[in-house]
Amino acid sequence: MKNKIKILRAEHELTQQQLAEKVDVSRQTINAIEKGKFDPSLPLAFKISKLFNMSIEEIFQNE
Amino acid sequence: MKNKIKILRAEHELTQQQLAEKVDVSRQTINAIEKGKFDPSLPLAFKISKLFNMSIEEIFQNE
DNA sequence: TTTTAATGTAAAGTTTGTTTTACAAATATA
DNA sequence: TATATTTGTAAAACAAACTTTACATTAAAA
Repeated sequence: MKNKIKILRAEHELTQQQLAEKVDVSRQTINAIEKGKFDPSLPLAFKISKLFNMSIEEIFQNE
Repeated sequence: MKNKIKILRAEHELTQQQLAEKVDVSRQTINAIEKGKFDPSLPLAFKISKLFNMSIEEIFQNE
């Protein structure tokens, strides 16, 4: 699953650490998701999409 | 996290077993998600939302 | 160029999602 | 009512998400 977190993070001028804190996970989790090592849980996907004011589908693309 | 799977399943006249097969998980997984025992993974949430032609946000409500 | 901040990565451990097997309870059908 | 189908649930095992610690690399700033 692909995602636009890195781009959104850049647009909002957030470091991985800052984003991690805002959605309450570790920096490594953000890094791993950005690098496609695994997909976020649904609750985390919701937190991220709310933070950026976007739908989950706009941020995460299945396949 | 709440969801409308049971309702959607009824509308589409699908058993838990049939839905499980369509989204490629076990019946127990569907049952557990319906009963709120745990949240689906993001990939599974995508499969379910595509099956019902709805957005993830329409089916799953965070908190 | 030196120092600091940010990112990439890895291993070990915990938690959560999922499967399999199995059985009991509820609902529909004969 | 008897039988079959559907749903609820539970335990053991495994997989995926996530944490913590730790260090190396890259990029930015002094």
